[in-house]
Amino acid sequence: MFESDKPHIDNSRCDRCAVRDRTVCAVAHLAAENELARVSRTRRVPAGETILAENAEASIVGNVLAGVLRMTKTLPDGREQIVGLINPGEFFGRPYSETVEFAYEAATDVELCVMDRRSFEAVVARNPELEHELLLTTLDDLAFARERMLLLGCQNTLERVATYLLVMLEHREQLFADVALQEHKRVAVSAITRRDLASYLSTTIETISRHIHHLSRIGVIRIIDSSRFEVLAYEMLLALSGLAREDLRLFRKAPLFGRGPRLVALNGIIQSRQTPVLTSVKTRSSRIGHF
Amino acid sequence: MFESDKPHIDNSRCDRCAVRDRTVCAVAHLAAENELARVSRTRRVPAGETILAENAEASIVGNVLAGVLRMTKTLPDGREQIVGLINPGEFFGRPYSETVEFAYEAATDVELCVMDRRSFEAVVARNPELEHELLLTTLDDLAFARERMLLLGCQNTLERVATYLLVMLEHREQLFADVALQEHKRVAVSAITRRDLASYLSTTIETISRHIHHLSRIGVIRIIDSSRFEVLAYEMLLALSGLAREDLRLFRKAPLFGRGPRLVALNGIIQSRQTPVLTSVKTRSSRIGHF
DNA sequence: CGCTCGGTTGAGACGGTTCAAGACGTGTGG
DNA sequence: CCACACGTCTTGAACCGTCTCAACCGAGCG
Repeated sequence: MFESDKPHIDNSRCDRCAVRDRTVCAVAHLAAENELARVSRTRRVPAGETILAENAEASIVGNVLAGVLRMTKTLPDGREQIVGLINPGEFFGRPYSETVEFAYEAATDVELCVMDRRSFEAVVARNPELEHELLLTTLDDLAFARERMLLLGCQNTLERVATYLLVMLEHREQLFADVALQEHKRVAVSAITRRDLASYLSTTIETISRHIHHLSRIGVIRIIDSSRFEVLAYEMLLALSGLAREDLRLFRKAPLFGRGPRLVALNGIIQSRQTPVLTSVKTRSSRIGHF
Repeated sequence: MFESDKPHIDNSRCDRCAVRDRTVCAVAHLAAENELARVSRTRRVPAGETILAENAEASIVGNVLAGVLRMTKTLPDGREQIVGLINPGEFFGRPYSETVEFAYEAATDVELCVMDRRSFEAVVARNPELEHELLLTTLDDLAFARERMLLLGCQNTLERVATYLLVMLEHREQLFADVALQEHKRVAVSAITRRDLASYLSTTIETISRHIHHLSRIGVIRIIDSSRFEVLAYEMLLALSGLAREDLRLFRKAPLFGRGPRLVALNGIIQSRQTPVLTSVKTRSSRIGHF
């Protein structure tokens, strides 16, 4: 469907890809990379739009190039839970199933690399290294999902907020891992709306607001604006999260960075190329394209 | 390590395996099956014992032959969450990682088919059909884990109890899918202790007790004993769970039965061979072997 | 200017936990 | 065989965290 639509045998597009080294493409041999390029196309989607509806046909899969996707599940009476966020470089969609179990929606304006699901599966079938990479990614996602069960099941709302700040901070720290080492401020940045954050942490915007201001009042963080927070007392924040230090390891490798080792090869480029992602929160309401 | 310990090139053991057709072994070609048999051995573990401790070396992987494993994660202050239950025919352990993120413990007396992790990975690397099967299983597990996030994040405690009963009922219904079709009573059986159930649903044994008795009082279920419940009003129970009917589909394919199609080939044998599993709850306190 | 929208703050209500006591069944030892 | 102890489950009452509802605030915008 998408193949015939617009072939796009355009490898230069992949050469310019900001997240190429963090997606499944990173391990693709030359032939596989060409095959993937042939079946993929980029697509911009404004915040709020649905990419795949709950229980709809699993027509496409792909990678997030910029922005954040949310995976949601809704109960018949309207209660909604965000069961996952998908950051740049991460894979989205449901391979090997006719339907998707969850809705995939743009939480911010996003740029996607989209492929027809069956075409993608065909490429994977011909390239074992892709299948292996997909397996590794899925196993990491599974561990991450289970860690989130602990968050939803055991941690109180203050601990959840503290955990979220720690994870957002971790993202930033990794981003500036070698450049300006230890020089910059420790700032946690949230790319999603408060409403989405409430759903993600399974609480309300009011409760989040109260806890954020409580953390500010006791001097653990400084509120820069409603989506950026300077962490003044890291150890205190960690204690308030209720987690063990090593539990953060799980969060570290998941969103925004693919799995560990690959990141090293990226330093330097990551800053300039990441810029649009980091600023996307500011341009969130402006429409950047059409579905 | 395990290989040299006791070679066990014993395919007759696999021929006698009650869950062979529901594990990863089901798709193994002859050569792969022999390789798996060579690196595996069966092991009995009494209820309560730890198979792999949290953050310990991921030394082994395997399949559950009988009984139930629980995966748990514990916060520094002692709060514990059961992030998953592993039923007969299901895979356990953490391939492609040096450590396990969660503890694996015997929730009931269990019988396991155990393999050295690295040996297993080596067999998988030589047999693409195994890797593909592992990927499909992991993707299903991931969808199931996310469905559980909805349960922990959105459903109240009554809805969680109702959902659990529906899932347990679903197990039984599938078990007797063709034999005695529609003849038997609709009975939901819980194999785990109330304490584990409370942790799994992230509530307390008191709350579960209250809800179970409430459901009994309003005539939705009949309490046979503390672990068996006859479902008298299925539609009512479904309504009380807050879920859409199609959400149960996700639970259907997960625990106890592997993925759909394979089950068909099992009918008939499943009853006699499953017996020890179903009665294991009664012999729970008796030790059936040594670690 | 007044609208909407996102966020903040307060007061009250409610669901679920906690604590404590009692009931039940089961295995053990006198 | 009974008495006792123990673990599991049940039931009640008080307590607490979080949600709900509502009012308020400030920024951006037509």
